[in-house]
Amino acid sequence: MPKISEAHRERRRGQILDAAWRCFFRKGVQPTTMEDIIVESGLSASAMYRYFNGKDDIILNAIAASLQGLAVRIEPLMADPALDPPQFLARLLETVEVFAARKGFNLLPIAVHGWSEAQHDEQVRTLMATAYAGFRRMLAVRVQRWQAAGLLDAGVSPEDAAQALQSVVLGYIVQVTITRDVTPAAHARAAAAALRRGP
Amino acid sequence: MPKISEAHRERRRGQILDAAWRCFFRKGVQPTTMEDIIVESGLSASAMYRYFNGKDDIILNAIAASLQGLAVRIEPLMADPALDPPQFLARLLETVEVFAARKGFNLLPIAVHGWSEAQHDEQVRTLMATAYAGFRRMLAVRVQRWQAAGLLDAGVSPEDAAQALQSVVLGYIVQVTITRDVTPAAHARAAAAALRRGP
Amino acid sequence: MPKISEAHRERRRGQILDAAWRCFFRKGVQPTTMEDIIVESGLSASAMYRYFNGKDDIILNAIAASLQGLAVRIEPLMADPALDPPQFLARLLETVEVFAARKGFNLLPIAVHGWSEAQHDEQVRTLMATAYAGFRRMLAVRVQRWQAAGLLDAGVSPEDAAQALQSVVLGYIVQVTITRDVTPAAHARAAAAALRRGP
Amino acid sequence: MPKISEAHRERRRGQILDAAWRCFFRKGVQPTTMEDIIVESGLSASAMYRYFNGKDDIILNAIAASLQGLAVRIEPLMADPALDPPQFLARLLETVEVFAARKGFNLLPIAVHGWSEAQHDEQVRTLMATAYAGFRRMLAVRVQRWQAAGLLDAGVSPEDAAQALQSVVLGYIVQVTITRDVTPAAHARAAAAALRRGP
DNA sequence: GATGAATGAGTCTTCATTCAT
DNA sequence: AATGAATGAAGACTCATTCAT
Repeated sequence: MPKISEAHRERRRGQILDAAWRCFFRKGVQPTTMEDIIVESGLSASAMYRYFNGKDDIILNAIAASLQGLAVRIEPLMADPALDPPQFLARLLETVEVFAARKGFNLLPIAVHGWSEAQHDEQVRTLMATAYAGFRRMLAVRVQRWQAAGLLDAGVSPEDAAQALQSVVLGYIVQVTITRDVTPAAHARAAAAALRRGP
Repeated sequence: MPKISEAHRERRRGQILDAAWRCFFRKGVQPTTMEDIIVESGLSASAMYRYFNGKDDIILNAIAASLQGLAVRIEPLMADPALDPPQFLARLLETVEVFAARKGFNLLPIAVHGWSEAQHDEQVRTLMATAYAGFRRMLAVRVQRWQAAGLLDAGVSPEDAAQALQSVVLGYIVQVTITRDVTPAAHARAAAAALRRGP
Repeated sequence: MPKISEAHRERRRGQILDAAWRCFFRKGVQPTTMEDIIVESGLSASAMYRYFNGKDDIILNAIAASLQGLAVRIEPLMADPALDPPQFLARLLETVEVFAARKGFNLLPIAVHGWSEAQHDEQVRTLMATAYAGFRRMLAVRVQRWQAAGLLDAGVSPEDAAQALQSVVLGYIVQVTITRDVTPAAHARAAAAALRRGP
Repeated sequence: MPKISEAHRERRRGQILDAAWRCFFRKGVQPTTMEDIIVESGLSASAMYRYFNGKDDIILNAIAASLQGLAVRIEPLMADPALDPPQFLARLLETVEVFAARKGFNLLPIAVHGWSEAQHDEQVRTLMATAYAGFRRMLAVRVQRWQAAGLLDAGVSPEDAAQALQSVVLGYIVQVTITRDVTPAAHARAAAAALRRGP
């Protein structure tokens, strides 16, 4: 009996977060009203408050859920030993894109909203900072493997390289959502060129 | 007489935009109220509407002014022929940081808010997309110079390289405002390592 | 079977009223929510409506039960022939205090809430007015006895005296719950002095 | 110019408090909604919040204003040397009644609501406790004068007597608002009888 | 007989904007 | 040219009550 209740609870929470994502995608996080989420979710006003503590709680959980989902998608990629740096970058960006593309909305603009939220919501900031630190740790390990395999200059600190790699991924997201004219392939080609020796 | 009036007008507009920046930095763009800007600027409610068409107009102009200011700072750097790629990247990121650091606030978090606004305000998006396209054009020219000087593999399209470089800069801003633990130097070291041949 | 059911019913009703008293004491009558009473009683939402018609019904019954309980306590005192007026007043106030002091709450503040409710709930008002009229009738009888015994001026109408005595008791409750610095003893001393002839 | 603005402010605040009194009288304090006060005052929702910090602030100020008004009315009576105890009591109760009777509402039920509020709002309680302590201090002085004039037994502490007198007044208010069948005259007659020696 | 999930109407409060002075 | 008082529409959130299971 508690199992059913718990499953029910999770289903409802998912239903609400899904509605929230669609709204955030359409209008942005702050401009989205509880009314928007209520209508979109098909539930009642009070139901929202049975499953979440309020708007801030929904925002926090929506962001947490997407970061969690992304981590699940990225981890196997990080462990794949077959990819050299340019291939890896291309696959990483593609994975982000595929992960973000949902039915009726896309998580990338929502990620940008999340960064904005993080500027004045310490809880959101900590959540994102923790997730991004985790990704960077995985990237650093990856860099060490490349260095061991002779695919990357061994003179650079893996942490520095991970920092720069992470910037490429995050900056890719910014360009995808603002100028909307960047591609994983172009980034991979640039990376390949950088890693080749100049004439 | 119109000259004085015009100068007065520009002074007032600057006063309001400055107040808006401080508020945006403290509370974010959407959560900032007209009342906040009124109090911060020391002007009256009606003054806001004499010098701007409303809140959206203030947001748009605040973003436009900061992008314009950044362009002015970055252009000379783009033209400096003495810098090799890693040096250039380090100087570029440092320039962005110095430009953004203001008395009482910092423009980088506000830039992040701007990206968020751009997701559902086409006017803001166009403004930013245009500015970023301009930066990227300058980067592409720069890349061509490096290729001509043999500092960079000539086999890559300058546009692709500019795309990736821009991502590094934008991603740097994301990390600076979210994880708050990245440095221009680390990015430059990573770039230098990438451009060296692996052992 | 109906007997057990009836006993069960009364136990549940008592449980709910007890929870309601604790809530009323903590938060006041109107600010107390059904949710508060549900949690405090350990019963379910529907149980509230099985045993009472709704919130108003709970309020009414909580007040009725306390007035009924007070009557049971006061009646023997009213009949006690050994007490002269100041002694009686002291004992009356003490009895009220002892009666009101419960485990975890006190009925005096709840009485004040009841007066407030009575102002716009005619059912509550009638209930209280009836109870207070009953107390006053008992007081009038008491006054007649004192007059017969020569302890009180016979020239005053027993009803008038009962009115004033009742005011003393009710005003005592007000002061106990608001200024919180009055005592039965002080009231009794004042009464004793009034009944002595001035020099 | 500031003078006009200040006068305007006070006029508006008075207008709002007056509307609040009428609503409190009709529905009670807690059941009165901001909407009620808005409609009754003829002002807009936002105007309420320009002149008061919220509902609680209106409640507090409405109570404070009535206590202040009562003090102004009672002080001259307290100073009148011509009244003996029963006369004084009668006049005191009459003064309270006359003071409380307003066009369209009566402050006595509102006083009862105030007592109820005081039970869970420490600010309200302190306000009322302070006012009542002030009244009692005046009553104690009055009692001393009567004792000096030989109208009252000198053996009683003036504070005790003031306590009891205050109870009579407050209890009178309770009975007026609940049983609605008490009169200043009856209380005065009872007091007169008490102060006469029994036969 | 009992539960607790669900609701819709309602509550307080805020905000961008305007307009009489 | 400037003010600041005023507003209406909307925002987040709560609550007494019901009903399917």
